[in-house]
Amino acid sequence: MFQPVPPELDFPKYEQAILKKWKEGKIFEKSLELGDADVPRYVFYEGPPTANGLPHNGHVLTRVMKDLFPRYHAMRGERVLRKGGWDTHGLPVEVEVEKDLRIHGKAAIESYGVKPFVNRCIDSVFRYTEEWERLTERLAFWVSLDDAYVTYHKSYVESVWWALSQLFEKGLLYQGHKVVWWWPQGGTALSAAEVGLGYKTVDDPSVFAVFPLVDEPDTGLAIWTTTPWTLPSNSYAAVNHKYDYDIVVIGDVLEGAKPKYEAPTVKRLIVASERRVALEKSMGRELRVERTVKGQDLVGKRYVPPFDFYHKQHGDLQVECRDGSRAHAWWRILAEDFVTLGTGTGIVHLAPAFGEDDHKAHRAQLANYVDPELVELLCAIHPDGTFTEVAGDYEGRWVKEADKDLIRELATTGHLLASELYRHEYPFCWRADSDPLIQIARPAWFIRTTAEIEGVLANNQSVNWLPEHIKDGRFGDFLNNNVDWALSRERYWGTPLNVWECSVDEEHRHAPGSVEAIEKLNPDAFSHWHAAKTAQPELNEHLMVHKPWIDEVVFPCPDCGAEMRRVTEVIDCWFDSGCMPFAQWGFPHQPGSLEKFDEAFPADFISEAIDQTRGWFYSLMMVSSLVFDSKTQEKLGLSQMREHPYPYKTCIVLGHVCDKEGKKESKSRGNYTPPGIILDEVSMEFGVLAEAPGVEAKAGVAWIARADLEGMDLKDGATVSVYRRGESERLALKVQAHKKLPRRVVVIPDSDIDSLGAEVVETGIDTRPVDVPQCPPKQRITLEDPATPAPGADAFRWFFYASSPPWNNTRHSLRNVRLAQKDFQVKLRNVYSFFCIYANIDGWSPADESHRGGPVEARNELDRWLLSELMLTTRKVRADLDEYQSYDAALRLIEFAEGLSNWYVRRSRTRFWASGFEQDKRDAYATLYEALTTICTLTAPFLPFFGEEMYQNLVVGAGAPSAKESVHFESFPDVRTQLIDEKLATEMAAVREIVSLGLRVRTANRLKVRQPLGRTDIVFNDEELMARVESYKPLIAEELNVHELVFIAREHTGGAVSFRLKPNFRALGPRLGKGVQGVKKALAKADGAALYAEYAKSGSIQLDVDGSVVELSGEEIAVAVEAADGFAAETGGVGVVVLHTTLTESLIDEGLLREVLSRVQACRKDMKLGFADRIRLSLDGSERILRVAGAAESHIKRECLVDLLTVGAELGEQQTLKLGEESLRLSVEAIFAD
RNA sequence: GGGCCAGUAGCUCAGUUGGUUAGAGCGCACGCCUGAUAAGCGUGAGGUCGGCAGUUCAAAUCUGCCCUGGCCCA
Repeated sequence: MFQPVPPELDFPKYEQAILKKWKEGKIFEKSLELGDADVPRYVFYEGPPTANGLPHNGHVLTRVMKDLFPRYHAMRGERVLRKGGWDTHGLPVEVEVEKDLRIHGKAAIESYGVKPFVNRCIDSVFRYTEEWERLTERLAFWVSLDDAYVTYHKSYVESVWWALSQLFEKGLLYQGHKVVWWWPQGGTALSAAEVGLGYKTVDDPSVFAVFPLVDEPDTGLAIWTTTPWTLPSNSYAAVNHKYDYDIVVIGDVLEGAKPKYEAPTVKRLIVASERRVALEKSMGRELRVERTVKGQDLVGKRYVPPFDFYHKQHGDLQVECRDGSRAHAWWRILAEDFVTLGTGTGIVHLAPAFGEDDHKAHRAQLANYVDPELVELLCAIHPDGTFTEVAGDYEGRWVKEADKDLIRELATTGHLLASELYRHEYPFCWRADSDPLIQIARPAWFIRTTAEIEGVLANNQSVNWLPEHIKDGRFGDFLNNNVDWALSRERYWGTPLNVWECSVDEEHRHAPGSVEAIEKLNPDAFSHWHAAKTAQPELNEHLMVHKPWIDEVVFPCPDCGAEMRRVTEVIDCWFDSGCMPFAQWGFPHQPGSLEKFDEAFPADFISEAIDQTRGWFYSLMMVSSLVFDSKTQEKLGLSQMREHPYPYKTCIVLGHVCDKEGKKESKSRGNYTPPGIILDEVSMEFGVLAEAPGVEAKAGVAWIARADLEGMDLKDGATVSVYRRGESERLALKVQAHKKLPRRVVVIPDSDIDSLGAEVVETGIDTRPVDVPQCPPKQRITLEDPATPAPGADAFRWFFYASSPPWNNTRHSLRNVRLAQKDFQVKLRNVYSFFCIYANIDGWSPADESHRGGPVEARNELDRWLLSELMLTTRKVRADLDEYQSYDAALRLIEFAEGLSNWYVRRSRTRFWASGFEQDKRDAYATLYEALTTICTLTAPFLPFFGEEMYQNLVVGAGAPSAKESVHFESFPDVRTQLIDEKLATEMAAVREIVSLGLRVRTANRLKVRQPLGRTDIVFNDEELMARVESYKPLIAEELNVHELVFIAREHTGGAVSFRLKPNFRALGPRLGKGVQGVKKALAKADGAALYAEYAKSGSIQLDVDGSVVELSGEEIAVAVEAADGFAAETGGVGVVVLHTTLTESLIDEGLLREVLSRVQACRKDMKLGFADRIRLSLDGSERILRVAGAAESHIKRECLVDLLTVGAELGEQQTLKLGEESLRLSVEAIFAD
């Protein structure tokens, strides 16, 4: 016996039961041990998530994709590595702790104390671990969390150190400057994300100034800036070599203009031709073009900066270049691509200390010099935002405040062309929003990635990127524009940079790769740590290698013996994650780590969202490329040399999860649905309101925003269960959308608020969606859909596999998830349920020898067709999964489920309810059973729960001899090519088309399928196909409910069809070119029948096209038959289906009988009788009914499981029905077995 | 502002090296079926292929510009 499939669709419930079973049976753990030690490895790397934020739908997508392929490969018999991992370092952790402590800024952290601060960081890292683990388990993402790597662990940190010391030894680690967004008052740099939070629209001074040329003091460069305070630190001017520049003479004041300033001391200006008019307008003076030059011609010219603080000292400094020439260090014109014509003058003032582009240009100059050290970075500003002593009178003044005076000085020295206010977006500190941020160059450590970029480019080329455009698009572009990796961060919580500097000569540097290496230099290096740990045993052991404890580690300089101290910085946490291929094993320090690394490098497969392109995808590739060059590989003693690609072979780049409007889900916008609404129950939390502007509470009604209503996939007026989390009181209210309500608030009557023990939310109508979970518990209530269970984890997974390719952005909503589920899982489940019902009725068992199906070649067409489709599906799904094309695989599975349900089961039903146990019935069971068991294995990597459920019932529970403990221990179905019959597939497709055409004719002519017809003609386009479909005649006749079916080749047709000849453009186009249009017209005008006759006779036709004769061969034309007017007929690709619609009296009788049977069956259904229950039936009615029913008594008894039939007498409760002209009275009584 | 991706029916997506009536599923409408039944099936209506130019005998497909959304970077 099979377990009957429950009628209600409560997938979360079934999935929980399976989760329990897996846990009890240790199924996941066992799956890791499957296969012998020498089977092929399949390596998956887990991109570590951070557990100090809550998981969202985007994480569901990643987990789901990461799970599919390892499952597939495990079922292919490979040993799959699925080690979990957690990313634990970095600014976000610090920010969270700052929030908790209600402090902000480095000064505040220092005064709070770095030790307790870092202690809190390490505690906060796993704040939401429980939620993450729950989600991971709930989605059936099989990953080993027990031995997950953790980036702050000592062994991990030491691996990172090892990598850095390798880079240090190779000369790839160096100190330089990096331009950052800086908060001067707070003394800290801000991350890009923080900067993005603080943009405000402000009016800044916008200044046009002039830089006179050295060689032509009468001529000056017109430049433009919105940060006058950077002018004292000016180092270069930049033009774009492609643009035209005008040399203009400063003329008279323009009519109506009133220039604020005197004309400058220079007579001529240089300005980009396209910006001349704008400058003219700003200056209010005529600028007459004297001549025009290319930007390229200006490059190299020297100028005098407007402030001479640096110039008076260094004005003539020259340096030696690598090519042997000499160059002036500063104040000359460069060519830079970032110079644009959107604003300004087309000439940009560069202050490398205060701009990213400026600094990049500066570094490019330095790279030309023999001794770059000779050229310092000009910076007249302290990190606190005040001028240094270099700036003379300005010393000590705050930059923004000094702007006015600087402008005034420019005016008095004749350097000012114009000044005005400029409105733009400018970033401010997001915590102290009156403090503007400035860009400033800070000392920083870099990895010289540019030195090895060629190798990385080659590595990239060999990666299998999905989608492919990432390779030469986003990722390739990023690599092509590679700049050195700014590694260091002036923060607290991160892997400490393992560079120690000598206190006597800071050129003496050392980068030890482990604690052991440090202790070799100084056995007592960590004694302070051990003392601290003894005094405070609860200190996390891993803090040993973290700030501030690590800062106290000193050792003697190997070069001179003086004391060495560590630099203060920590490193970019992206470098941590980039080290995971080896750091996850603690390689090379941990015992056994070499073997483990050797076995799992590189990864076969990784996958993350597209924003990781410059994140993890980059850091992984860069770190491995730099660390594991062939020399190093040799030294390490790996079992074999790794060629590109490494550290990953295939990378699926995922799109983002958006709402159903295609907008990115965001918590603040409130268009965010927590995963629970899909996985567990359809419910949402709301802030409580008793009224809102324009919204009055109404008894029995809960008003919410339409977006929320749709978010829960509810219709207006649906009943919802309303309650407070954790309280038992529940109300049933009708939910209604209200236009005037924002998301995540609900308006209910006061009385309901009282009975729930709730209260109105403090923040009222302004409550933001993101605030609701933080509101006091009494101020929020939950609305739950009590009628419809959530779709569950399999549905969520399937949605991501089947709704679009994973690299597309996904439009996610409960409704869309349900639709996708209905399309496949529910359809499949119905078939599965159908099978269980009848197999149980018949007692069919896969373990019973006598129930076996016959040889496949002896089974009927439907069986052979289904098994062939099954194998074609298996073949396609395997090929797709091998190529990581999950979406294509899902589409093929859907197609199979469709054919299985819509065609195979529908056409085979009578075979299952035939009496007895003939071979045909055994074949039907065997075929359907085989299809279901194969499909459940095929589906298992996609729908691990449902696959398991079917498997447990159909295979394990039924005692099938080869049953495994779990479907996930099965091997992925093989393609049995002998079952594939492509011809059969074409034939069946033709049959299905013919049936479809026939039904279309019936619909068009209002002929119910229940009414039998006498005859149907089918005119075939293809005579060969006609012959092959001959054997399906009974099937077609039954499906169309006609007595006689006549197949006709198109040559022998009568008047019901006409012929149409069309050009085959693909063949004709190349031969005739323009002529094809003429042929098209001529063919359309010509007499189809005559042309066809000619074609049928000679295989080609002569066509008169505008007076000349064109010969068209058979390949150059396509012939089709079409239904002629006036016939009940429809046309399709196979040909034409013609129905003979005349109804004879006996046909009408037959139709009536089927009506009667139908009504009786409807009665059985109304009475909720079981499929095998017997009944007592009496029929009465008009004369014709009595005659028809009387003549078919035994037929009725058999079809409707009637034990006692009375025609023409009344019995018990009866109902009267109208059947067209006729009337029918019937009564049905169940007969219960004693 | 720059780069990349996407834009095809109400929704989700297909659409081969350009080939002439642009497809599928869902939803919707109408109908069918009634031994899978809070299921199943059929038919139909829905499209200026984001817009505008261009190349071509022929453009959803190739080119250019623009618009919208997403991401990354300024």
